[in-house]
Amino acid sequence: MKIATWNVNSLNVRLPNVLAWIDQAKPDILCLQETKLTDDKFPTAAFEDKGYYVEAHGQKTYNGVALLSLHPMEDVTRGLPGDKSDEQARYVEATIIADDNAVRVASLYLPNGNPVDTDKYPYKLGWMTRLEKRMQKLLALEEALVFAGDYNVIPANEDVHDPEAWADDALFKPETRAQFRRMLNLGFTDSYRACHATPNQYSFWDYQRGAWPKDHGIRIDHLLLSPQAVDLLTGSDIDRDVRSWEKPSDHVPVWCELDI
DNA sequence: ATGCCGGGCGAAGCCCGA
Repeated sequence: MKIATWNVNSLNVRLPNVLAWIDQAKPDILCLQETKLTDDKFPTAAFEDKGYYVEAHGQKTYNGVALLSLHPMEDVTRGLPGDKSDEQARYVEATIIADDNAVRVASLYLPNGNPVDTDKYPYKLGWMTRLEKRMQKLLALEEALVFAGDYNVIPANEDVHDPEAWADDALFKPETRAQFRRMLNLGFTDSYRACHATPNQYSFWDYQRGAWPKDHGIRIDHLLLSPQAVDLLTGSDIDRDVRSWEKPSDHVPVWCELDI
């Protein structure tokens, strides 16, 4: 079972690329972020035509996440639990039923948090604390779990082309990385790092300043696996070539393969 | 190291992302 995550930066604009990538990569499950669409505008039929079930959780203009799955989905949770006043559409979670196996998958779009001297940064840290609580709660079920998405977290120096330039950024500040490590320390594994020790492998390149041709990127899109999911992990990779396509997103798909 | 890009909204120029 191939599970992928991709921040598409507007599904309206990116739909042709997403459909082309699906044809090529054939993911069983695709977690999308930054769809920027309300659920009534979601291009459900385009994915159903390819055999996917769709669970979207969107809003107008900003954010928006979705789960596409070739297998049926159950028990859908929309919105990250823990703050009923939070109206930002950044989280959707469902159980995917594949034959005799089940895996619970979340598609998440963690807040950026910049500028750090505004309320955006405490919102990010608060959101991370809520995510950690959610992970802890699901971990107790001892099931295969995959939390996939745009974490807006650079885990380590080897995941950014110029660590010093990013030192005070919300994506790389020590507090941000410490909070990310707390999630890993619950018992979760970064699928890409479990499969590759190679430094300087990125999932995002800014549209500006020639970041892509210079390979000035950051690795911020991750799949975090519970121990039961890691036991099934057979591979993980970043489809970096997609960044060179016509009208690309600034993020590329990241995926892992589970022996299910 | 920000807003040089790219997208949304809406029909110009501002807001936002990372």
